[in-house]
Amino acid sequence: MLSIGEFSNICKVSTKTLRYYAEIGLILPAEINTENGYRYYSVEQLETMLFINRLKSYNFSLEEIKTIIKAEELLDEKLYLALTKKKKEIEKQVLESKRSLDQLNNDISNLKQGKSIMSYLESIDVQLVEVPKMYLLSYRKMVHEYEFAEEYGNNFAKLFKKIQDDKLTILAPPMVLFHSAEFSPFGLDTEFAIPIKEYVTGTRDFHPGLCLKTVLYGSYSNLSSIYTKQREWAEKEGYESNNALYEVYVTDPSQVQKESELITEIYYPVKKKV
Amino acid sequence: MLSIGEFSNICKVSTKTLRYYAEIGLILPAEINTENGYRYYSVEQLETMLFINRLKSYNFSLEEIKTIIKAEELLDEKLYLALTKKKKEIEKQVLESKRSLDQLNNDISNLKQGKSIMSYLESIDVQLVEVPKMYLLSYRKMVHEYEFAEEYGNNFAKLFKKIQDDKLTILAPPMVLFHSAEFSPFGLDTEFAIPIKEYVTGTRDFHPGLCLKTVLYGSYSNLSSIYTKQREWAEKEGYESNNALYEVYVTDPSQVQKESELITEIYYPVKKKV
DNA sequence: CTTGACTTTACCCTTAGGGCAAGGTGTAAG
DNA sequence: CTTACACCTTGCCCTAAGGGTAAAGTCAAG
Repeated sequence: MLSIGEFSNICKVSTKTLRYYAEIGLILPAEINTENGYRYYSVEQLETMLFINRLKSYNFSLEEIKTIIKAEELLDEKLYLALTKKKKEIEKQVLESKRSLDQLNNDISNLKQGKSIMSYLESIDVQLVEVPKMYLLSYRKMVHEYEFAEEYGNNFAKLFKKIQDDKLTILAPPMVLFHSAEFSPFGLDTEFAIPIKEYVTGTRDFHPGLCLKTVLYGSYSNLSSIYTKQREWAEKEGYESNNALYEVYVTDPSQVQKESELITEIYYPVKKKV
Repeated sequence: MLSIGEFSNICKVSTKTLRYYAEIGLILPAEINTENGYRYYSVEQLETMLFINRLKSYNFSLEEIKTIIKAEELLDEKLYLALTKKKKEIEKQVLESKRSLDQLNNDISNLKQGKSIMSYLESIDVQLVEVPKMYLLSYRKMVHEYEFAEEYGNNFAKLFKKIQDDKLTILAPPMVLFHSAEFSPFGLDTEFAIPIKEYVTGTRDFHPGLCLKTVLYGSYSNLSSIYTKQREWAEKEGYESNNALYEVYVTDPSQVQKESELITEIYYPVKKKV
């Protein structure tokens, strides 16, 4: 039997951690002296501890490790699945880190040249345009962010089918209108729409009028920069929000391989302040 | 002026987060209505928020971001230093992740072949050897883990110099004895020693006698596996600890390029249980 | 028997917010 | 003008994986 200190030294795990693991039931001392409460671990538990440490190095949470260890049947199959899942997670995280590193290098070289880190904002172009009236064929519903891609696919598939069935004429790329700016438990009030030529049942008038327009090339993670620039523009020129924001998908997000090839137009309907 | 909700939607930062940031003084609303406590942010603050988000994506803590933002002089220089530091951190972390991925792949392929994840333990060889008496020239002191590499270099440099000055004869590679198994606030009671032929002033007898010996190829991160195997062996064969653990550095850690080329012998003095 | 190293429980602290509740406001529609 | 409802406020508790410290009990060696 090993005291907690010996066990700790052999596995390189602090006594504090060992007590914590006992507390959450991850690894209980093989024996606890009933008189003084001293914990004693068996030599076999050393291997368990090594196993725990290995899983921890794969970013398993203690809760996950516990369910793996306590599993009584199909241990290897479950472990295999868990490992491949973690593998994907780590790979994804490495990609993320690499993207951060790219941007970081970019920022560093900008800084070296005396440019500000936020100088990229200056290259975001905001135009004031008058958007002509059009007819939209659309579906409107509450959509959560996590299901957006799916809903995007489904709704435009339905819209395209209807257009084909009814022999309608598409006038412009698909667009999405966000009627509620707010997050709600039901998601965002989202309208998937396609401008068409004919005015038939199921279509509606759409006349945003004056809009700030910005073209976004690449990932949507830069959206907030665009919103910021449009707001700054509006503030400086004395305009204010007039209607729901909408986006036009010039490229089909589901067909584009690389994020960098995405092209999206962001429209922010405005009016002159009185 | 933007309400907290508008500000939140534009920057994609939750209102909860904004209140928290105000609480810790990271970004205070430009204006707070004194009657109802409503927070209002200025359009300029949008850029500050974008900047904060960018720094967050580089794994800066909020505390770090705060000091960067509040810095009044040499902002760019400080930012430059901070960014290059973070860059190194992220690069290191990517390397770590890649090492984990290698091991993960190894484990997965083992599992596919029906082998246990811990099967690598079986390849760790434990031998019972009788270590002959020797004379050690050594320095003994308390050493913290983080200063081990430095102390290793310094102490062996001093020892080698003494050996050269006194024209002594080295009999075996340098070794390190760990007299206290415990971590203490003063570090580990560590003895840096070199076996020499002559028995002169400053040397001492060293006779560990019966030892479990295991050779470690590669990184020290696998030490706990070796300790585990030795303990298992001792338990199974009825031996118990007899003296302080020591290690022999067959290769010089400071001269070896790749961790994988390290060779270290781990000795665990034992005696037969009565 | 004493000393010092070891162990116990108990309590508070960490990061970066999330969740929820109770209650106060703003505003647009009827 | 009222009402509904979306919005805002503060306050409190919760997270994961332990670290730090204190007060008190215990063990083993000298």
